[in-house]
Amino acid sequence: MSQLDTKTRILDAGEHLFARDGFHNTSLRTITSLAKANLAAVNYHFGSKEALLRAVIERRLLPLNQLRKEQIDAVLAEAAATGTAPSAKSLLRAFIEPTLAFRSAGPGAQDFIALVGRSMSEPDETVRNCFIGLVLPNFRLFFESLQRALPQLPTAVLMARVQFTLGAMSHVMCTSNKPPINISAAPQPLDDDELAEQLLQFVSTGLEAPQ
Amino acid sequence: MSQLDTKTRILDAGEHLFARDGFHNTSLRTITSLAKANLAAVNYHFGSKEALLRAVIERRLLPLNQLRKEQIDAVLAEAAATGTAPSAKSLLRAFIEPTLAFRSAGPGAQDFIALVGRSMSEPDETVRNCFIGLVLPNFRLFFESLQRALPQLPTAVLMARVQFTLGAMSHVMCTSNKPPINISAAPQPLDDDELAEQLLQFVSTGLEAPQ
DNA sequence: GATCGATTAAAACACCCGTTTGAAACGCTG
DNA sequence: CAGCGTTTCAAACGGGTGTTTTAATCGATC
Repeated sequence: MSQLDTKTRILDAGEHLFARDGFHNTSLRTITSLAKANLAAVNYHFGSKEALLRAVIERRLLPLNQLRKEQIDAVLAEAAATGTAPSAKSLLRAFIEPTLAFRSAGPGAQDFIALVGRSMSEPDETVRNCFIGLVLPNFRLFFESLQRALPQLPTAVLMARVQFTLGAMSHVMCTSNKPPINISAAPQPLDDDELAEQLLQFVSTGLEAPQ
Repeated sequence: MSQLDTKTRILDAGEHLFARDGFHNTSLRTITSLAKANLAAVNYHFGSKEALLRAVIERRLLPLNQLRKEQIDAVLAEAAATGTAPSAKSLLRAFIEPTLAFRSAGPGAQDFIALVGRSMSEPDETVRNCFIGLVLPNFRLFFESLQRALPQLPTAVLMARVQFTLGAMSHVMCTSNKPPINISAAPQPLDDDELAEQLLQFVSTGLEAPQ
């Protein structure tokens, strides 16, 4: 890690600590000491603690958003080509899979996913506004595509079901790097891919449920 | 509020502020000033800030847990009486409905529900451990009942699906008192009862999805 | 009405926070 | 090698934190 430049080391440390302890629970002193940098380096390179958070989120979220957009566009294009409505499940896959697959994109990516997962219900506006602002255009595209896939659902109902979907998804995202609640002597928990497939099955069935 | 004793006023203020701003974002000075009490009163009556949090959670969660247990037991008893397996949907209703209905149990209850909803993915162990410790026995009963309702599902799969259910549920709980993300010009969002019914429909369909 | 435990009150404690400052060290270009 | 913009560094700033202390006030009991 020490051959990377200071800015990157701080981003990595911030990503890890923000994800593990939350934004307000993480001090600049903890970040800079993990990054082996001077305390003032954060304000020098980023301007403030909040700007560092924005940089941490943007670094990963912009590429992730683009990937999601490409996948959704591909689903829409194929539907248009065959003259049919896109299926809800394929849209969900386009939205969910890049996110969960992202976790194996390298060290720190899993931390980042946990950070994003929690951002959705963050009480603090610092984190939530930053996150929502970045993800909203992407999300709007997702929602409007879903409306075309499920035209029989009233908008308000679809919105509620999408909210449930996001809840299930974010919960998986932010608990995937934590020890699970030991509710039962499960022989063996599912691995990441199986979990993603189960999530997809769960939410697509729920989304298409009869009213 | 001012005719209540100091201890109760502090509990109410803590509940409101912990729910709105999070545990670490809320200072004892803010709590005591809202409660019209002296700063030292928290440490006098509760011992510490963390002990206050525990008291806030316990005050509502213990009765809620008992209510949930009664409802689940009733479902199990009726199933036993008719010699059939309990249905997943009725178990879900027994678990979910008391929680959401709790929001109309009085002022502050809605704040509390948001606090609980966020506790499940709380990065800080202070809040999470306190919450998990209290809810775990109740949750175990719920899970084992579900296993009897859906014996064909492997334990690991059921666990994953229950995790999704909790995610959807907690997301509803902690966003129900926030302005919704404006994804679309929805004519009119669902009211609380409709939302609860939609949630129940969504998760019970997902839980019973084919593998 | 005096006494004594329970409660409230104001003040101080020691510590951690994000940010700023000003000087030192570095790395490049001329 | 001199000069200069960039980066690092130690130190301090002002302010907020949870907690503790000490004294004052209250209320019931004798």
